Amino acid sequence: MKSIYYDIFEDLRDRIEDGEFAYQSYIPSEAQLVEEYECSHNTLRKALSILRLHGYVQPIQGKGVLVIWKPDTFAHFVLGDIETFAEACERNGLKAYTTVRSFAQIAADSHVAEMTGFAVGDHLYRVERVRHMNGAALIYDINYFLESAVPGLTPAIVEDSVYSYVEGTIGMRISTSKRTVKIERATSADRMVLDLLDYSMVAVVKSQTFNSDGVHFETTFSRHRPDFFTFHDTAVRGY
Amino acid sequence: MKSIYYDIFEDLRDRIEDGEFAYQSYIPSEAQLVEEYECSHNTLRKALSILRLHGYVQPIQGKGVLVIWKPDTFAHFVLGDIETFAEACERNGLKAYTTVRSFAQIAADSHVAEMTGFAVGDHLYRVERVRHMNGAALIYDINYFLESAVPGLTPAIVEDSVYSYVEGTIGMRISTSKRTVKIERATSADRMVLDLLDYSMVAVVKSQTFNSDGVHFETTFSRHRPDFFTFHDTAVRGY
DNA sequence: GCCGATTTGTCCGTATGTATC
DNA sequence: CGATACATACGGACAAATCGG
Repeated sequence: MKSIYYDIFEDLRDRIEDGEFAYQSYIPSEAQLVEEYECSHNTLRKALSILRLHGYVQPIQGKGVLVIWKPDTFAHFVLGDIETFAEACERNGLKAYTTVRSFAQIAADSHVAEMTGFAVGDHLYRVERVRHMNGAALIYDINYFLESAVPGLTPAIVEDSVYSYVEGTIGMRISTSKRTVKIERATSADRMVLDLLDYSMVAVVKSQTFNSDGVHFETTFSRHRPDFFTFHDTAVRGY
Repeated sequence: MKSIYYDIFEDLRDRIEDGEFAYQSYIPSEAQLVEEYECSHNTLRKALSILRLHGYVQPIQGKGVLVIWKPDTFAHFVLGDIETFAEACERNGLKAYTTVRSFAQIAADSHVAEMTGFAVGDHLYRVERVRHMNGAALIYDINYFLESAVPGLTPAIVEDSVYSYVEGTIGMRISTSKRTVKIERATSADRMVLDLLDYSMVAVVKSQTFNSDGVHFETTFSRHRPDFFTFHDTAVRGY
């Protein structure tokens, strides 16, 4: 990011994760940090608010800004921020690859429109992909992309990374993602596509993603094998 | 809330939900809203940033602030903000009640400490409760409360509402909640306590909650029957 | 293509309120 | 009570993106 407040956020976050500021200790006061970063009061406060929203600190009026972050022990697959499949795998040190199961251009009928939130008649790419990690088929993704927002999509691109295509080549910026997690019974397609072992259910993440122009350009259903699924979230009151 | 920015946020949110500002339309410009609410542009911008974090709007530089919120069709149980069981039931129009299955004071051993994030030796209340909705046992809650932060807890209080006790009587303010969703095989306890039908798995929400003093005072494991579980989340890039 | 008006994004400085110690 | 630290609010300045003439 190019902004000062975001740089400060990242720096403070790294200093917490590196252990310079320990769990249940106070970071330097606002005045000291303003001095150190040579920025204004307001800019520093914006960085602190991001730090708080991410669950790193708890500012306490009259006392200071307390660190409430500890290194996490859990491994596996963690969602919660907007992150690509490739990024998440790399962060967890996993060998991963993607296979494309189908690729089609469709017009949304009433059923698809209802399911995805697109309008009837919208031209969409419908893509089915399977995510393999350490040799096992663990995630079955069904994507619907709005053609007008993501023109020129090809099977080769979706096998690589759609996000690096849209953010890199097209220059679109991803902004907001609304997600819903549910548990569903495994379908026969799930059983065919995934290495489900004896599991009879899957975790389904439905996500609707908007770009920085406010265009809803993607709805995805991610169907996960239960034992390999984790969803993480930080909620803050008053924001 | 007592603050101006929060009042403005709530007002704008309500105006969007009531349909005054429609999906994919622009709300009035910053200058107009500053005029209308008689506040400074910074205060208004703070309200807008909260609106954005909740997935209501997408501000677009040079154009305006676009509404990206639509009424949701899904019913059932929706999480995603910090919300009590009673609040969530009321919002969904459900008849609900809670039964207390066990209530004990314990000291955290290494196993409990590992599981909950408390320190070995911490004095805790351990509470097991079952949430019934429309006559069916759907959620099995196992709570661990830090005794020093929530003194004087009784079975009668936990049967009613712990949050109204701690926020009302004790005067504690809840601030941050870190949550993890996983899918687990149903245990024999799950089967005994819940009306599981033929489901063999449960959705488990682990949440660690901090108060406004930065004290981690609660860890809860909420075990849900799959068909009655929904978790909702809005993620925004750059925050 | 340029210019100016409009609108959001970032940053700064200051003042005042509130909680803690 | 005074000093410290965070919380809220105001007003001003300039940058960046968009749009219409």
